[in-house]
Amino acid sequence: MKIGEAALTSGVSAKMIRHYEEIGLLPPNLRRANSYRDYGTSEVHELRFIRRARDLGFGLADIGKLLDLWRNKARHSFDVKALARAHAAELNAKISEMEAMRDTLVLLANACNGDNRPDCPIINDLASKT
Amino acid sequence: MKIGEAALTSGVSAKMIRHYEEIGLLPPNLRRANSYRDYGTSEVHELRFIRRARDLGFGLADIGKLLDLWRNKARHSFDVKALARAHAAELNAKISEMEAMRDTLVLLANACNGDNRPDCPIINDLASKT
DNA sequence: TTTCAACTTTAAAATTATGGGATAGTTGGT
DNA sequence: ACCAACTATCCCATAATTTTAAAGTTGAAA
Repeated sequence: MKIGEAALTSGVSAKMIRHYEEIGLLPPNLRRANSYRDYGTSEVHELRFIRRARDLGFGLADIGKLLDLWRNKARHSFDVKALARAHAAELNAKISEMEAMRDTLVLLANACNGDNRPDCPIINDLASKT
Repeated sequence: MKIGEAALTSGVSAKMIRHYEEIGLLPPNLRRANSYRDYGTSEVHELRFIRRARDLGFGLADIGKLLDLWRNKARHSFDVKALARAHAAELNAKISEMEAMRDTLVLLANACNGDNRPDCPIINDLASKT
């Protein structure tokens, strides 16, 4: 199938498929005589793998490692688990950071009248912090 | 004072000060005869304002609006509050998304033996989702 | 058969916010 | 006068994706 159909059935846009190939995440695709890329079920399967990993927030570097582990029948599940745990830890760190931001914002917003007068604790906070 | 001192006392790097000026977040700075930028206490105050807003996760577009509101003595606190609430809502959306990712990852990782055998629920999940 | 819409190709650039480097000019103290 | 430390501008890099543009290909209708 051509790239458009592979994109539709895998959920990875044609742009991204070409991009992943360009950066080496996917092996260079064999071309038909007309220079169009040609995809089969196994390539679509790989694309789905990538999309799922992306949906879980993995960066492309990690996705490359996961693809290698997937292809490697002699892999150790230890290595996969380590990647997943490390990524979960990263997510937790970012979540904590954003929660702190949100909590501060909610506090400030709750203290703000939200009327047509200029006085505002939010602006005061932004203006006063050293 | 010169840009280096303004950077130190405001917590915004010299690179970023120049960048903010270039993209119009800050008004073009008057230059001394030697073409060096010159900053006073009010500029440093503005830089601190920007840094605090950045620490709260506001994007530069929002920071521009907040700066306008700060400068505008006839502002309505309603407008400030709306920006803060909108940003808090964005944070909440991202937090929820990342929590869902993390929870899935933790579930999968807990189900994984993490030994030297290849069998792995994490890989299976990535490979099987449509 | 011509033609036209819908595809594909490559390449380049925008996005967001920041950091890094190169090169050149300026300052200030010794 | 000299030299380290500063400043100036300009370009590049990051991460992942979208956008744009220009050019070639296909398939089917008119």
